[in-house]
Order: sequence, then structure tokens, then C-alpha cells
Amino acid sequence: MPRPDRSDQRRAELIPTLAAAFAQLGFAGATSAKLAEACGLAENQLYRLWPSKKAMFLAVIDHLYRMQEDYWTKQLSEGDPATAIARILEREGKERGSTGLHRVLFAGLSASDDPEIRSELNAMYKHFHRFISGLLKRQASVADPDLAAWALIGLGTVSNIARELDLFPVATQRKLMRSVGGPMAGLD
Amino acid sequence: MPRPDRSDQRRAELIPTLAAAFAQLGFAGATSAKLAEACGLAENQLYRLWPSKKAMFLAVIDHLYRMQEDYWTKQLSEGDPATAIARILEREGKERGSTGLHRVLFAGLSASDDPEIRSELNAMYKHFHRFISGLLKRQASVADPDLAAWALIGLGTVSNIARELDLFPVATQRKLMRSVGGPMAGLD
DNA sequence: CTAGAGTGTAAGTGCGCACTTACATCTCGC
DNA sequence: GCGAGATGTAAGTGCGCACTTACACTCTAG
Repeated sequence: MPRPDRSDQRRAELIPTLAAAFAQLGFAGATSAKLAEACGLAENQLYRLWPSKKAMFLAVIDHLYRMQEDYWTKQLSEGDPATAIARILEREGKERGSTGLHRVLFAGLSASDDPEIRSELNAMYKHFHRFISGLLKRQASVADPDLAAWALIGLGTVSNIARELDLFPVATQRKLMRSVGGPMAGLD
Repeated sequence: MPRPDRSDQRRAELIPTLAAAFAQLGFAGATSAKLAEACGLAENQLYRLWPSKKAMFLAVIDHLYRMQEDYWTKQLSEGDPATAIARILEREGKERGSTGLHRVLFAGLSASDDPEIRSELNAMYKHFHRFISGLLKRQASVADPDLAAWALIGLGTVSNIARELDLFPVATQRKLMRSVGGPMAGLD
């Protein structure tokens, strides 16, 4: 009898490395050779685990998305749920995108004519929006949580762009989250 | 004596077509063959006008940037400057990105490791920010015009992403601009 | 022990890309 | 009208890409 199939496990182990590579290189810039090198494998082996580079990219989006969501749910369950939003905003103000999620998002957005990538991104954004607006609905002071959630996503996005292009320092980012994001989230 | 050099004029004529092509196809997707086809020329001729594809892309960014700025300055000079912000917001609420500026921005952002593209985008964002915060400084009711300007850019960005991915309808976009953007710009 | 699938290594393959070359043709100033 | 450079056409060129093939080796279950 043959050796047991460890593909699932190997995929899971490799995904964080792939995520970092896609984040650093973008979709087009991440060539199969570079991806394989980052993983310490031959290209060949990557293609035994995923059928195509696009499949790797989709898997990465999915992974980052789960990471982000895990973090948020943890914030919800561990601390006082009423202050979860404040803590999330606080972190968004300090954080300089260590996961590379935003880089992957930009890469995906500029390839959004591809229907699969498009729908993956669509699902991701909608899910985030649901999560955030869900939080906001607990704050009685937020008039329109749906709109506010989109606006907060906008705030996060501009922070990410700013980091990418060195538009403003972390201090400004923090102020942005606190003094613009705070009131939006009904925290004044 | 030879024929006169019409290169400048030809470049100017072609740029809108190139802009549309880059917007539709992204940077990587816009192959030299497709660009040439869109222009109704042989690739050859494009390369006589610009030294590289990247140069074409940078020229396109520059062009879109001027377009946007021209529109804004026109809004400023034609109507009552005090209501310029309101008019701009109103249009941002209706508009669904006919220029393709945002598509080109996404394409650029995912290629932002390239130092030239990076610095072109950086200049563009900073210029927009200056323009908007300049407008906001006229509204006494805006506490921190610099922050508010970044937040408004965030609002515009999320609108563009939403359009790209069909996240919400135009009606929501309008409401977002009016009821979130309005107060930010001191218009309540 | 051994069959059979998992794993590793290395060398392709064909294609599409950015960019070039070669050369014929047109158009303007003189 | 003629010479020189602008413009047009068409065929490359080499390279890097996503993806494959071939084949030797390893591990596990029966």
C-alpha cells in the first residue's frame, strides 16, 4: 500500500508562505518560479497541490480572509463586546498591514475582470461589511450602521494605500482612526 | 527638408485611447499588441512615441490626473466656490467612474514596488489631498481639514471598489456621499 | 518484501510578451 | 523634384512565463 496522502496538510503549511509572496510581489509579479523558491520546492510540486497559479491566489485570499475574521471574532469573544469596535479601530490605527491582506486585495482588484477572482473579492468585502455593520448595530448612537460600515472600510483602505505609498505617518493614521473613525462608530 | 515632427500631437491624441485600454485591461493585461490594436497602429509606432510600456502607463496616470484636476478647478471657478464641495460630492455620488481613473489606480497600486510608478501615484494622491483639504479649510465647521480630506478620499475609494465588485447600488453610493461625506465636509 | 502511491529533481515545451529590425512609402521644405 | 526624415507594414528576437514530463527515490500497508 502507498504512503498516506498529506496534500491537505502540505497545502495548509504552504499557504502562509504563498500569501507573503503574493503580498510582496503582486499577482503578475509572483511568477511560478518565485513562488516555488519562496516555498523551498520545485514548481512542479506546487502544481501537484494546486491546478494553477490562480488557484493558489484564490486559496491565499481565502486564507487571509479567515485570518482577519478569526482576529475579529477573538476580539469580540475575549474582551467586552461593547468595546470591540474601539479595540479594532485602535489596532487599525497602529497596524501597518503585517498580513499583507491589502496588497493581495490590490492585486486582486486589478485582476477583477477575472470572474472567479472578482466573486471571491466580492464575497470577502461583503462578509467584512456584514461583520462591521453587525458590530455597529449594537451602538444605538449610530444612525445608519450599513453606511457607516462602508465608510469605515473606506478609512481602512485609505490607510492601506497611504502605507503603500508613504502618504502619511502612523501618527496620522492613528488620528484618522480615532477622531474620524471613532465618531462614525458611535464612540464619542 | 523632412516632414515636420508631429510626435507631441500624436501622443496627445493617443493618450485617451491608451487610458481607456489600461483602465479596461489593467497594467499587466494591457499587452503591447492590445494597446496597439486599440490605437489602430502597429506596436512599432507606439514604441516610436514612448520608450516603453511603463512610460505609456505613466503618461496615462498623468493625463487622468490632469483631467480630474481640470474638472475640479472648473467646479471651483464656475459656480459658487462655497458650494464647490457639495457639487463635487454630489457628482461623486452619481458618477460610476467613466474615466477609469480608479482602475488605473488599482493597476498602479499593485505594481507599486516599481519606484517610478510609486512616486507618480504618491504625487497624485498628495495633490488630490491638498486640493480637497484646501476646499475644506474654507468651511469653518471642519475641525481637522487634513484628516477629513483623507477620509473623503477613503469614501471615494470605497465607492470605486464597490462599483468594481458590484458591492452596492448607486443609490447607496449617493447616500454614502451625502450623509457620510456631507457632514465630514462640514455641510449639514 | 513488495507493490504502489507519495515525494524529489531536473529538464523541458510552447507560447506570448515587450521590444526591434528592415524596408518600402509618403510628405514636406527647399 | 528631390532628399531627408516622418510614417507605415510586417516579420522577427530572445526571453520568461505558466505549466509538463520523465524518471528515480521513499515510505507505508498488507
